[in-house]
Amino acid sequence: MARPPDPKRRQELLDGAVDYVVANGISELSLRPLAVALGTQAPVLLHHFGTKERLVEELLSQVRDRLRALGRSAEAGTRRSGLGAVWTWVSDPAQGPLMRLFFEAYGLALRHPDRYSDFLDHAVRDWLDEPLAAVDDISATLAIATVTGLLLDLLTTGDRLRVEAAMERFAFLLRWHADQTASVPD
Amino acid sequence: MARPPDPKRRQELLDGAVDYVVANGISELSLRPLAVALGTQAPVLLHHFGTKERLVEELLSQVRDRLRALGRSAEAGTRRSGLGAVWTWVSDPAQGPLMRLFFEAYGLALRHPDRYSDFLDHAVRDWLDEPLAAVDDISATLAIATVTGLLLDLLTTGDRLRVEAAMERFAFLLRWHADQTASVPD
DNA sequence: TAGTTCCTATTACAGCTGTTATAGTAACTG
DNA sequence: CAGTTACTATAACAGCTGTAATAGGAACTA
Repeated sequence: MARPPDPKRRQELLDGAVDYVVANGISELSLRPLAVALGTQAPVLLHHFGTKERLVEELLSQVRDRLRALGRSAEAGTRRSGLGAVWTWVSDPAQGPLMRLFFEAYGLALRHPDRYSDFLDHAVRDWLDEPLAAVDDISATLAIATVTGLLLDLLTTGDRLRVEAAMERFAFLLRWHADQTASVPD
Repeated sequence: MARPPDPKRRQELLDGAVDYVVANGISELSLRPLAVALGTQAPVLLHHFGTKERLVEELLSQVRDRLRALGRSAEAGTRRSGLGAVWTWVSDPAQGPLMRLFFEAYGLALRHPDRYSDFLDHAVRDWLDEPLAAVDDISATLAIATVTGLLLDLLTTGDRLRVEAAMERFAFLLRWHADQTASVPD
């Protein structure tokens, strides 16, 4: 036989595409401008990824990986509680484009659940299982929702003072609740 | 002069377009299919609304009106607290398409703040000012975020049991906090 | 009734979309 | 070296996009 496939090239294109999508969004993604930004042509992308839909799938999967990786590194880098650590990196202005992409994809996925089923399956679960795993599922659910909602508010209004005050109040309430249930077992 | 403009026709088209967008989404809206669904042609829509961009603007404004109207009617129809009332109608499966559209538009607006500035300006404010106006801005911010986040979770996972348990826990925490600050004035 | 304006319908345009076909070149294997 | 395969590049396709131009008919005013 002959020339084996070069996995590096594919990954290179994929990484570049993720960067492009983080910067330019995914709802209006078009192959030709993407290809130009990557220094190639649209047919090359199709040769490597088969179809646009499959490329988008892979992109979202990569985005998911980036989010989880960031979550883990932030968790390890700080001494704060899970909630505080998550909020710190999630609300970091540097992560703005990535979080915006997250919500953009979220909106699309809710509209086309069949197309983005993979994204929907993990959008909540990834947080429930790892960085925000609280004592129980209920508190974890509440924590995820609050972080998500406050982040949405922050990205929308930019009113960091008000949003972070709400975040601190929530952390306070949650801590009180944990103490309460701990001191009265059963 | 001659034949005066007929405002009914325009409103008729606009209402129909809102229904269409609630059902089919707005991120991939196209004039021709929309026109067919309304029993007209694309140029007619452009004649009435000038350009697609302006039509979309008006659509989102109408969506905003529908959300606020629903909020008010639900508030009046139940005897529950602001938080509980809002959650009741917002999580009603019948409002699913409308809420999905809300999040879809939210994602687009975050990506193109210039295009959807009007939507962004009111997305949080509408809730802060009216249906969820709590004792203070901080609690209101927290309540909005939690409702938003839990709704997102519900639409994503469909796990009503877990989500509503979290909602009740949040209401409990908030009530306790209100009592606490009331009994210790200053 | 004459004149003017609104509304609708048809046709057409240039530009973009994802995708396919074709061909050429480079890199590896036996 | 010969043969096969991976990758790239060019051109072209049918279909869709928002929008403009044009013309016909309907409804109102003076």
